[in-house]
Parts: sequence; C-alpha cells; structure tokens
Amino acid sequence: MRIATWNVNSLTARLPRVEEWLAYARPDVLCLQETKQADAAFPHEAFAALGYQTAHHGDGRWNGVAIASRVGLDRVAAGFGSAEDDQGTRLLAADCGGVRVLSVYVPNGRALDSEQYPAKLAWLARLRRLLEETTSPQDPVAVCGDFNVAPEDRDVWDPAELEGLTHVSRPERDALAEVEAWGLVDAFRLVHPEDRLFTWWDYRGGAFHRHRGMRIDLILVTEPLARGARWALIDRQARKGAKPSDHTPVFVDTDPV
DNA sequence: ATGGTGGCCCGGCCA
Repeated sequence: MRIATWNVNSLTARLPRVEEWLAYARPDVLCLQETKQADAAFPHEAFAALGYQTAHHGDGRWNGVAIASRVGLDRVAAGFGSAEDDQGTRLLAADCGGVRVLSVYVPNGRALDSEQYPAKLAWLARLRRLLEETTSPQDPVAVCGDFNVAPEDRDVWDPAELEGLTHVSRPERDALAEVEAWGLVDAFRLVHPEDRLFTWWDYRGGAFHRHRGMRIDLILVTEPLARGARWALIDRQARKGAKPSDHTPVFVDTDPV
C-alpha cells in the first residue's frame, strides 16, 4: 500500500500537476493540504476519472485538506468534532484499505512572538488528544501532512541560519514529539537516515536550486505500518517544471503487519 | 533597492 502526502498550495492552481503525479506515482492513498477550496469547488470528478474516491474539508480561501483513495474511503470525519474546536479546516480522517488515515495541515505559527505560535503548539496537543480519543497505536494509523515543523537539524539546510525562527524551535519539536509519543514513528526515516532531504523549498531566491529547504511534510505511522515499511521517497520531480507547489510529495510503501 | 515568489483575488494577507 502506497501512502502519500502533498501540500499542493491551491488545488485549483495545481490540479494538472496532481493529475500528472497520480498517473505515474499511483499512490493508493494521497493526503492533500492547502487545497484553498470550498467543499463545493472540490474536483471530485477529476479524481474519480483516475480511479480515486475523495473527501474534502475546506471553507474556501485558506487551508483545506483532502484524502484521495483507490482502496476505499469510509468513516470520513472532518475536523476535531466541534465547531469551536475546528477553526481552519485543517484535519480530515478516513478509513482507507484497513488503515485509519489522517490528513493534517498544522498551523504555520508565523514567528516565535506571534499569537499564532502558541496556537500551533495547542493544535498539535489537540491532535494528540484526538488520536487518544478516536483510535489506538495498536491499529494501523497513518497521520500524514504538512506539520510545519522540521523534526531535527538534519531536516533543514542550515540549522545556524534558522536559529530563532519558527519550524525548528524546541517547543515546536517537543510538541511534535508528544504527538509521536502516542505511538507513531516517522516512516520516511525508517528507510532514509540521510541528512538534508527536503519536502519544501521557498519560492523565493532560487531556494530549490540552491537546495535550501526543509523536511516538514511527514507520514507518521503506528507500529503495524512501521513494521511493514519497505520503501519511501520524496519525489523532487514534482517540484520542478511549470507551476509547481512549493512542497513536493512524499510517500511510503507499507502494509499492516 | 528594507526587496525576494506565488497563491488567494485586486489591496493586502498568508505562507
């Protein structure tokens, strides 16, 4: 089972690139973030034409998450379960081929002194509570998405240059570690221990060609999926060419063991 | 040159 995640930075702008990628990568499940669409605008038919069922949770201009699956899509759950608890349409869950899949778009945080920064930490804590409330680390669970946190120094181009900035701060990394401590491991790292393998590069300043990026898009899996992990890849091809997202997809090949 | 790029959609926010 191939499980993928991709922050597409507007599905309206990116649909041709997503269709192209689905046709050659053929993931069984693709989690999308930053669709920037309302539910009524989501292009379910384009995915259906490629053999994928889809679910979307978005309210228009900002954020928006989706799951596309060709191995079933059941028990779809949008958000954290209550309106006041679900500001921003950043979470969607579904059962796909025997795996509980979550597509998550963690708040950016903006800066360490921003009011958005503690909100980011709180969002990650709320994600852990949702996992505790709705599933078990003994079950096959994949939490996929843009975490807006680079887990370790080997996940950024230059730790010294990022000192004092968001995505690498100790509290953010601790908050991510608390989610993982529920019973998740970073599936990409089961296969690739190398440093400086990135999933996001700023559009500005030729960052992609200068290899100035971060690995902030993660597939976190429970033990049954970790045991079955055989292969993982960050597909840099999708960051090249015409009208790319600033993120590129990552996938893991695994089956529950 | 106190910027840069690209998405939303048209002035400014967001990443």
